[in-house]
Amino acid sequence: MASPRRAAPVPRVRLNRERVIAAAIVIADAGGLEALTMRRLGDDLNVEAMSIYNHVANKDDLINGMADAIFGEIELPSHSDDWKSAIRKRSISFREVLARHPWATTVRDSGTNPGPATLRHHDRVIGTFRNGGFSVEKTAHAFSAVDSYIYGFAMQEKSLPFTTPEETAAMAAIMLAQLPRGEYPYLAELTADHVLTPGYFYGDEFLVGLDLVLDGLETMLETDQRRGSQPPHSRAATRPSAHAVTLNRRVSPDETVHS
Amino acid sequence: MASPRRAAPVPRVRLNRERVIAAAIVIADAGGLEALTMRRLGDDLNVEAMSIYNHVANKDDLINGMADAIFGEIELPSHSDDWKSAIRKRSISFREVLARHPWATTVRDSGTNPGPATLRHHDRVIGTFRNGGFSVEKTAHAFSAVDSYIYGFAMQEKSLPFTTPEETAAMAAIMLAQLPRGEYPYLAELTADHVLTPGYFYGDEFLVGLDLVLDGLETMLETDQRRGSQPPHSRAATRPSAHAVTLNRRVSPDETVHS
DNA sequence: AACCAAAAACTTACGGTGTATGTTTATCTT
DNA sequence: AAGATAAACATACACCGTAAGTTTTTGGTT
Repeated sequence: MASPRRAAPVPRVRLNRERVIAAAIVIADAGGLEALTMRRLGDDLNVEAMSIYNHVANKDDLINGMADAIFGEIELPSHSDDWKSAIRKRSISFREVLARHPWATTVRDSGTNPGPATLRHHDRVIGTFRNGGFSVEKTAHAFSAVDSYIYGFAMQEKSLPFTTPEETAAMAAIMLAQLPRGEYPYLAELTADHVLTPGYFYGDEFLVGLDLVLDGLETMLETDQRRGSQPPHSRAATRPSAHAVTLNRRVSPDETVHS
Repeated sequence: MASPRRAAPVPRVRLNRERVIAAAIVIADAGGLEALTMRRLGDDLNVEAMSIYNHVANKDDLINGMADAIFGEIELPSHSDDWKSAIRKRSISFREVLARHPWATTVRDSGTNPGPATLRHHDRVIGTFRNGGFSVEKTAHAFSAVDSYIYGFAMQEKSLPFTTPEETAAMAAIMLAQLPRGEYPYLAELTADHVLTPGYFYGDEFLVGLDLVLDGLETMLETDQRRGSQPPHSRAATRPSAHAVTLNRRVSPDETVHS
């Protein structure tokens, strides 16, 4: 268009890792990880499949990048809140993110080589517990308990064959009708008297279980503070203020509090 | 061999659904679901890949069958225990089963069309809560909280790049060394002062979180029994003894207690 | 403005996947 | 012993990730 002597320049829109990952997430959100193929991704980016490999080492690397991008979407625990409400907010955000990207629950590799967003997120969560008065060991307990619950809930929510309350009622009615008569009475009761109740929505369970866990952690913390009953091999200080990491060089935990 | 006039009879060992599913589980246990291909499964069964389709509708059906077989391995909650120890035992068993078959955590379809072992298991768990004094609604809370935790824990455990304490220490040391210096101080602290502690084993976290959830449920139950503060849309009786399911025909929950 | 290396696109090709379809063989009933 | 049925085998297809080779575009230097 601009140059009349040559054929149309056809301004090829250039690819980069971010655009690739973003497009891949759109595909996976819509059709799950199994819908994400390099050829399909190439189509969406107006590019041949192989061109993607200029920006991504392989499909695993791509999925890893997607997982890290997802972690970047989670609201970090706020420094101005107490540990409980900070963790509560980020947990709610975490669950929303996992509900938005259901495929993310099945990505295994986030533990093997986590990306920067993942590392930052974990560091902040751990820091929130430490600054809230948790010992290193109790921080590990808390971190494990909370995140196990969130991941598991997201997985269960994802595996349900319905989303909206209307779908739920319709699906539950069908499943109830298909249930062998009298063989699973408690399951039938729960379905009939709870799931089929107007306004039932499985997602509402999330906060119930989350608060169960958080209250339990609070109790654990208070017990710890009243009497200093630390298990034997915990060498860490309870308060992190002046604590130093046993690294090559000594590092104050507060060093990167302002990200 | 036996008949000299005809060629060797070659007694083809016949296939059936159980043998197919069992062999598939062996493959998936060893190499994950991605190692499970129809051709590989056929090899293991001394059969062509396509012959498997005489016993299984398609690969999804196969995986579904595998998942149901896994549920059959979980120890059912005992009727002779109180709800808390019954659920505790079956939860520990559940986790062991998921650790033995890590691929099972990612099987989505178990919610969509559950097999008989899955249904029986769920019915028993729900029944245990109901007989323990949980209302229908609180049973839903308890079921969701406990299983979310178990699933999530199994997923986290699976995604760790190490299994044994030795592997853990070695891996943690490497990851710690690779961590950008000072950028993730809390993560580094947790790794150095907890994960690298002799005898650390992530699996030990399971009971901590499980008891946190179970204690929380007990508190929830006691609160409920002291004052009858039921949320508005719960129509179920708190005690299930003489309760009947709102089905076409009335069914006593005790009807199938002896499986 | 002309050149040229480097980056990023495209093209082709290969082995592996699930499974539709058609054929052959084994087994069961009579 | 024979015919029917079930379950095996064989072939083929479309799609997958990606290795290897080729062409085009881009950006920096003259």
